[in-house]
Amino acid sequence: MTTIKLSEKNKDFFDRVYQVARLIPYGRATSYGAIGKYLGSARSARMVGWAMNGCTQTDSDIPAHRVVNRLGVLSGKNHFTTPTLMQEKLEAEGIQVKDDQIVGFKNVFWDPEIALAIDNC
DNA sequence: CGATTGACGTACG
DNA sequence: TCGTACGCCAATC
Repeated sequence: MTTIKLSEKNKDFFDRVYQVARLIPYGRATSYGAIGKYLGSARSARMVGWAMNGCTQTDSDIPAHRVVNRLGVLSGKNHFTTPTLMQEKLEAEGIQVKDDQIVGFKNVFWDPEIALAIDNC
């Protein structure tokens, strides 16, 4: 029974996470909840982070270092190649990081809904 | 196969 | 206003 691929269907959710994360502009950052909320599941922020897990290890075009929690804290820095790699990358883009936390996070916050301009009305 | 954890966030008391 | 509980769903033990 384990032959059933549970990821077959929900892969759609993961795929969207990658798509959105890949759209994060330079020098900007977003949160897991923002992405999950944009996908329609504000409470699945955990899945967003879990999805990102495949980004760092595969070194995809997805800037996982630009994705932080709602507080702007580098929650997943510990999962990068090096715990400091995330902070280093953010600082390299002009984002100030203090105590594993983005300085003026709201200033660099990138909302997928706004960026994608979902405003057909 | 069952129980627990986990890169979070919201809801409720 | 602050603290605790729950939900999300998949991966791991």
